[in-house]
Amino acid sequence: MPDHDELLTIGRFARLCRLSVKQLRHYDETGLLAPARVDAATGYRYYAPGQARDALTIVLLRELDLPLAVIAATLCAEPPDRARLLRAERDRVAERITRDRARLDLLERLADGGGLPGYEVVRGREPDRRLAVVRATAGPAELGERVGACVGLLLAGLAGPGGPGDLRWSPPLWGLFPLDLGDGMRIAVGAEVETALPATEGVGTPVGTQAGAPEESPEGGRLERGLAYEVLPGGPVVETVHHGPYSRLPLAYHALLSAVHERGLRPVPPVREAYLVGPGEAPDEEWMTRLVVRVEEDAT
Amino acid sequence: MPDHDELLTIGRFARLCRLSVKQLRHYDETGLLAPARVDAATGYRYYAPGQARDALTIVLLRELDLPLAVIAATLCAEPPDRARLLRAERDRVAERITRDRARLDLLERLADGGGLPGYEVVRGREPDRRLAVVRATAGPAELGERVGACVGLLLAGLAGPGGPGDLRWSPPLWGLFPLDLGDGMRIAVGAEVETALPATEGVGTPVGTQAGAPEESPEGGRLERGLAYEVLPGGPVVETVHHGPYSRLPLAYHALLSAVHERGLRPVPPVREAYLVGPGEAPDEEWMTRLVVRVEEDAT
DNA sequence: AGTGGACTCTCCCCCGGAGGGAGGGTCCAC
DNA sequence: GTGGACCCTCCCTCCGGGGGAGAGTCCACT
Repeated sequence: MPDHDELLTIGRFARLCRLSVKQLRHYDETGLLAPARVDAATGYRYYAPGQARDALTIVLLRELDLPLAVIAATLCAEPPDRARLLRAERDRVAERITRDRARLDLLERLADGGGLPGYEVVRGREPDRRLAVVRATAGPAELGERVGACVGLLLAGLAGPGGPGDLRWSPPLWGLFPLDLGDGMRIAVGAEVETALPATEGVGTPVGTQAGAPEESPEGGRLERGLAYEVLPGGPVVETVHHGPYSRLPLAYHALLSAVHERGLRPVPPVREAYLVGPGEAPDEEWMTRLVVRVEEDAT
Repeated sequence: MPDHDELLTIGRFARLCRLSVKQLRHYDETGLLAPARVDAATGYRYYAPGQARDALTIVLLRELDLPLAVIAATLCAEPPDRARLLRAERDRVAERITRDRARLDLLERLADGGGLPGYEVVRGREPDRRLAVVRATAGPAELGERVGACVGLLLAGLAGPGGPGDLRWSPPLWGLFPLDLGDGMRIAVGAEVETALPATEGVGTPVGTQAGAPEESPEGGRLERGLAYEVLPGGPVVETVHHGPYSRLPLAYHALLSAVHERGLRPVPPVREAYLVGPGEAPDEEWMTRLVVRVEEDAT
């Protein structure tokens, strides 16, 4: 019989399992894979050949980029829980692929263009706009999905029984975003409402008044719940038009905000996107998006 | 005129550029973006509005997941160098997408199957095999590409003027991989040669003798350069057949090596893959790959 | 002129998943 | 009994930050 119960030193076990000695020690320290026996006197770790199965599973799951903590949970979880964990990881990888594809597109442009493509950035003045607004919060990963949900709710709300049947809304759709898109992003999508609303409809908190300190805004208990009617204040703005898929929007924002700062202007959140030509209307290379950022009134 | 030369505190500048104070301090420490002025007495950092342009570029490039070091290089590089840097990053992202797609596929299987799919693992005995071999080294990312290059060189070599015109080679193609696929991977692809070679052709270094200690093998100065004629030694083996695309091969390796270890056997590098049905012959779900690992002779 | 609150400073520890190396102990075959 | 391979612990490094402690600063309002 082959030596089934012979214990292996860490080096030999590492070679068998395609792991490094450092990794095995690390897995021991973190409780992921403890040696079968540890010599109390010398501290030497000895592994049983049967442990290779767990070690190989760890190798497999690490190749799939699972965090060690998740691997640990997976190893000792029952099948239904295990499947749930694996699905969560699958979703994480799928999200990263989505983001990487957008990155790839942008990098392609930057590398081939040799620099930032030119955007014509112009100053202008926006009127106050009455908007029907649906709000949501989203991290960078779920942004697209959440915006889509908002648009759906918005159109349903405008058309449905709770909606103001006597209002007409006219394209384009607007998207409102806080300036600090980095984290804890809050998004709102609004369709411009052409008709004036009766004052009793409630004008809500004008979005503009939250602009200076959006962090303290009354955190929208209405997340994706229903419509609110708000007035988006007008004033001096800087704007540009982006042509192409949304994955390249960061380039446009870079150009727009660079221009704002270079002219010594102070942007006022939220940033506004107007979807002039969007999904379903044309191939994505022909989409057009107007980006508008309001700036503080020039004191001069 | 707007206040062009008014200096901004770190907090205000951070909000303008969608960065955190922590990040700005970090960028200062690493020399990526130093404040326009640092008060010598208090240590307060003050930024000029004009620095927002660089800061925004950093934000943009960080969204594209570029390492800070690369961003630093990009900021001060000339356009041609910049394009080169960006293309390298693009390739990196493209590689990650490729790997993530394979991961996604595997995770899908694992999650849906609720566990590892079953592989029939059998013991057997392989004869010595004469192979014409092309070698290459590759990291995990370039593996597929390098193997493809090897196959191309191999077929060209067998058919071309330098090749042994009087030799016939028969499918399937073999791939030889060291057991420790972790890093600094060396790979070899070989076609089995049917006819006996005249001794003067040179039998080269038999792969088998390198197996025990592949690290010290004469590091193949012939990387992707030309053919070598080698004898892959036979002996007792454990093998299984994998059905489907190569992205799911890790599952098969996991099953195969688990079985090897559970039976108390010692694998002997290299691991061998025989491509029974491969790309170009059928849709990838119908590919078949035989995985063979030689084990030490049973001393019993 | 004082005061309170917002802002900023440095310093240290934390994350994950390791790798590198120093300095010293252990095992085993020859 | 000895050399060399192997193993131990401990600490530092990477990347791109986040969190918090404790102390100092700035500014607007009284």
